[in-house]
Amino acid sequence: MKQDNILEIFSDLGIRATTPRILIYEYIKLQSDTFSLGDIENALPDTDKSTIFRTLILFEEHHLIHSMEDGSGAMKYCLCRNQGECEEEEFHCHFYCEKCKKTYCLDNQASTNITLPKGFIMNHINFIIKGICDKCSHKTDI
Amino acid sequence: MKQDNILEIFSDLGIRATTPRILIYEYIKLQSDTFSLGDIENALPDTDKSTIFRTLILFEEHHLIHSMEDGSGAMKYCLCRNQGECEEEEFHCHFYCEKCKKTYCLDNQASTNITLPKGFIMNHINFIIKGICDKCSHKTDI
DNA sequence: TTTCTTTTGCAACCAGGTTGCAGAAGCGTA
DNA sequence: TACGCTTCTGCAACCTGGTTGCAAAAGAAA
Repeated sequence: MKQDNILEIFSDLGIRATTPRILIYEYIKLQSDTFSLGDIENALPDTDKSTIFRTLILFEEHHLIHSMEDGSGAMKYCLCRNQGECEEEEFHCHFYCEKCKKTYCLDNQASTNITLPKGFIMNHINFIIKGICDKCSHKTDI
Repeated sequence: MKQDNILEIFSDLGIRATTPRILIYEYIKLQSDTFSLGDIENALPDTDKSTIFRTLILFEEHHLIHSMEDGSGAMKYCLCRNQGECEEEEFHCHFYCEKCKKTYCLDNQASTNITLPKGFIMNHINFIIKGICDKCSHKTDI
């Protein structure tokens, strides 16, 4: 897999290639960091919110994207690097900048050793570090 | 400090001891795990939502409680063990049970080694592990 | 082209959070 | 106890993000 052709990716996963889905996937592919439903709404004003909402659910079910909560109030998403082959949820660590409100993916930046109490079963991890990002910390104006 | 008397705690912090605040703090003190604004609303039907909201902000500003997002859609809170003396946000790890929707505080259960990229400044950590809690994992009915 | 299934867009709704404001409550002083 | 000022509360209204029902549109198969 790992192909760049949107139509191939969709057909491999058995997803119908409709206009909104293609537009949304094209948008997603351009994002280097995370994005929200609202971001897509702004980028694609002719596509309905509920369509975007259902498309994001579809993409996540097919492991094309991951979702996470960063505490901004809006669910954030990011492209899965393993296009549809990511069975196990990756250990995703994210950084939320409290100044520019951007959420970055930090892969392999945090090593964590978790010992859960007896009887607790781990399914997913939602790990958000909050602070100021490099771009914002370099600015002199507070 | 570390007193149990609500009036003393409030006066030490310079917080006016009003009826809603006392009721809310009494409720909070009884909780062994986390709670939401909605939980307090249900427990105190005669107290207005906005009053609870503003009281929670007040309590958090005075470090009586901590807040965290567990992805349930509602902000969760828990009592600070150091009653008003917790300047630095503790490293709080929480466990969200996807079955009973309860969020547990897991103190000292996870050791984390974080190496942030250059220029990134950490202020807070929001670390949620999702899965099934001990009570729910022991139940035979799925 | 016809028929059936899937998807979309609209509208409406919901929950949680948030705000403005008038009246109530608290508190110091007389 | 009454007065006057400040703070707090309750109500109502609003906002944002998420979610759903449903009729119309689009896609796929025959």
